[in-house]
Amino acid sequence: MYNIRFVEEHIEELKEVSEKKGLSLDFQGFRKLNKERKSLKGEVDEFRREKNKKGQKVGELKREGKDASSLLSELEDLKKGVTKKEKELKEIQKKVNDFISWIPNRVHPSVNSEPTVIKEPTGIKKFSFTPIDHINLGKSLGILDFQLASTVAGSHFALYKGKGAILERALINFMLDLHTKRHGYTEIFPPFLVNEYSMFTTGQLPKMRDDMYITKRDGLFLNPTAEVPLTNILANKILEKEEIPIKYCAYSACFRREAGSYGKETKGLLRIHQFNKVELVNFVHPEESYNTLEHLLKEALVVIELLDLPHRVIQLSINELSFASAKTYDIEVYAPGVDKWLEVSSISNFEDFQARRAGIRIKEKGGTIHIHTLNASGVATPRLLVSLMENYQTDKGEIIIPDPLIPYTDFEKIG
RNA sequence: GGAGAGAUGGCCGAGUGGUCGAAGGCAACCGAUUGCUAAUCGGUUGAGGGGUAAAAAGCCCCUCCCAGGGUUCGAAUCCCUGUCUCUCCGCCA
Repeated sequence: MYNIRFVEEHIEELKEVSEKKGLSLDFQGFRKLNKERKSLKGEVDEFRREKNKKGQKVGELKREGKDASSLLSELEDLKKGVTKKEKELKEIQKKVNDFISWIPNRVHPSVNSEPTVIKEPTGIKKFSFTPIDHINLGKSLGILDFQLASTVAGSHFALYKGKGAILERALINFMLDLHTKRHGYTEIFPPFLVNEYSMFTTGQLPKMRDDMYITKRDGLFLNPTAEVPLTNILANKILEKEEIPIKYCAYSACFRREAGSYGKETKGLLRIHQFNKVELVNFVHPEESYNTLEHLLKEALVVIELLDLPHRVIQLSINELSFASAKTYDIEVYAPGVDKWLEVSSISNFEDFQARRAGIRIKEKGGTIHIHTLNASGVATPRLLVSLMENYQTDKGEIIIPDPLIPYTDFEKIG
């Protein structure tokens, strides 16, 4: 979280970025509040000084066996007069902190006000027939069953069956192997439930609260992405310079309420409450983070390229950037059945925004500095599966398994 | 779930009511010295906030010894609650 002094000194800049990220925060109110805070702080400090001094004197008197009763009554009055102010100060301080917690990360200068195509559409396939969408495909092949999913859980859940379930599992294993064996990641199998603090440090809270599943009894959050547990592994750690970069990857189920998103692109697997994702998180030196961002994009792209799926890369515009991100690329795959570009990976540099909230630092000359964190989906399966099913379908309604996946599925086609 | 032990600065670790923001060690930094990347000696080194100052330095002050309450003129030290770690018992994948 931003330091209050920093906010004070960068009000205009922070206000601008907040607005661009779609948050209208009351910086004017903050100014006023902060002014109050300062004067109140002065008053309270002055009282405490007085109190400390007199309290010490009481000690001295008592040790000498002298009478301290007049001092004691003075102290009592002093205390009475100021408890209210102390309470006020506490309240203001809390308000100030709450306000600051809502200020989003700043944005890298290379981010535009419009989305930018980084990689033009590549590998679009020609069909000699009209491709069917994954919903009908999945139904006729008996590998996807949304009906059953809603019986068990509710709408906008998915249920994979038979070879569909195996294919899903194959994708996850394929990606994990790729990143651990080829890209040098340490694999983590994290808790899927995380505490409120973890959700705060990565920047999901306070903004995205309505989009979270929360367990009633224990107040735990179902993680919306493995980014949350992975990043928090190092929370409040001070690392040696030689320990970074650190590269963690993990599979996790991801849970999102998707509040308010009904109606748009919600068919079939396009937007569901629970999905699978392999996530990559890097912890790097601040000077390295933008090189790492490019590198992460490449690592995520390898998945798509090995599966030979049509795709493109977009650099997000300012207003599309998430709360915590300074710069983000999206990888989108094309799905000919639904005729849509689908986001399967988001690659972001958070700079020191998350590290600041989580207290992740390295030792540098003369003290410690916050490191930079980045993450990339590597990648999310539902839309990947959609693109795979729809691109690898035959005119007979079968699905051919791409070569790299066959060792994982043990079958070459479905249908 | 029950019983007990613990949580102190970058790290280790002392400290059971005042003069403790905290001994000591290590590490780091600065300097000195030694004919060589080591040794020795001296010094410095936590964070946040308020004030003063054009700003920086400096100076003054407040807060922070897991978190939140409480007792007390005064709490790192005593009491309560919570979190986490460790040990034992129970229960259970």
